[in-house]
Amino acid sequence: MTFVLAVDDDPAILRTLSINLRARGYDVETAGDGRSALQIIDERMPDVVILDLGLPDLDGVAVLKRLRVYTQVPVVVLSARHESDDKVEALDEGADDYVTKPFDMEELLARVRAAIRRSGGDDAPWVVESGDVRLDVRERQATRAGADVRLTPTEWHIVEVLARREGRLVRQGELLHEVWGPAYDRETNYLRVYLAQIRRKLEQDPSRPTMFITDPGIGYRLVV
Amino acid sequence: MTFVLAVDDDPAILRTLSINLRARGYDVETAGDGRSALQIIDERMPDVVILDLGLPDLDGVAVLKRLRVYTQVPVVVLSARHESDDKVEALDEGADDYVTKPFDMEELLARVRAAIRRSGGDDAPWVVESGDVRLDVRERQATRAGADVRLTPTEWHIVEVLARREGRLVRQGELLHEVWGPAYDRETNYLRVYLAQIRRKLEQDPSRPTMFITDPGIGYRLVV
DNA sequence: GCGGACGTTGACGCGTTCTTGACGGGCGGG
DNA sequence: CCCGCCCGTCAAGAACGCGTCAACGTCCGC
Repeated sequence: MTFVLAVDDDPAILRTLSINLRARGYDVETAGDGRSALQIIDERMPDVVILDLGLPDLDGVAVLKRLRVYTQVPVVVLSARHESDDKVEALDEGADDYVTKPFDMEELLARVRAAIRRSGGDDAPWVVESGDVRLDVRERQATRAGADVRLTPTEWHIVEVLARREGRLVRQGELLHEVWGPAYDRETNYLRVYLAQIRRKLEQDPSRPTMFITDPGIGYRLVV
Repeated sequence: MTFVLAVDDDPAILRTLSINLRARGYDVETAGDGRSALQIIDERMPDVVILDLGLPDLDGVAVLKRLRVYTQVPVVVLSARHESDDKVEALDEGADDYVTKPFDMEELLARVRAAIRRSGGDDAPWVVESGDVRLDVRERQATRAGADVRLTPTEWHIVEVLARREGRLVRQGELLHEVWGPAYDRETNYLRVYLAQIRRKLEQDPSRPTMFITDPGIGYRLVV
């Protein structure tokens, strides 16, 4: 499993990052300051680091400098500052990419995936194929009979969770929890609506699903 | 690293648990009440939860119920109460094991290890096999001669209870209590109907059951 | 501001599942 | 031999979950 370290001084942002990354199947650890970030890197090298530049102790750039001494781990820098100085400095010091706060989660995730891919790290392309349908979770690309299929962010999120556990049962509560958050544990309505949309886009015969299977009363599973 | 969440309202106990678990190489987080426990589970799914039943806000059983909506994480329940009510209720709600305070640390650790092992760390399917029939309780998948067999939620519930005590007798009252709740202790009708359905789906010769055996007047057992 | 894409909700029909009552047969005791 | 108990079987109505549709709100790009 790909291991991601997220570093930010704002616990709310760490929490958001954590939830979204975990929902995509990453193993996540967080750090609130530069010192603990370096310690974690020292103990257990991540596959990618998400690094905020504004930290209470060491400056983000300082952290970057120090870790670049001994590792090439890809680093995606995160910052509230709009001045290009930091950006330039960070990229000079070996950052791989740069996202400005407030950031779009999907964009950040895309850049994280890209950074991991470039590093050639955990490079097993994350693909599920069934019949003429191909789902590339990492690239967020779905094709059917060679043609691109457009999925909305929420649709992707569901497909991702199911694809990550391909063939295995995912309970309704789990899906809701991962995609919509803990407050939606019982809104099975959403699942019905979205599974229908996904099937309409991906299944041969949407009324007779062969990939996105319902386990009545329990949950769903993606069968290949 | 295995991540353990310990939930108790007594800081001294949390401290003891923390020290002992960390000494064994676990990654430990603690919570003093139900709300923060659920929040931690939400943010970072533990590999095992140690849960005290007496909490200041939510009852331990309430916490258990809520987290069972969306996750199968193993839970070892901890309680100062000696009444078996809580114990039964907690186990009914999906707790994996139970330790009574004051507890022996080695015993607790052994139970935690066992819970982790049973959960398979990642995926050891909880399966019962007999002849050409295979029951995977975790994944809720039943196959017979390789072909999928569809069981309804209630049917699964019964199969699950019997499978968990594979080979041993389960009294009618226990089955009714676990599947339909305490108010149905005498509705043995239900059992007859459902056992017949289960046998029809899983037994070679439903009128001559070899797996789902009746002990007349007492209960049922699952024989492999 | 206008239109489209997307997410959220509520309603409805349909098939499945659950519940409930009734019936018959095997077995043991009176 | 008859009776009662308990189990397996069946059937029918009720309740429930799911798929589907349509309407609405919001956000964003044009």
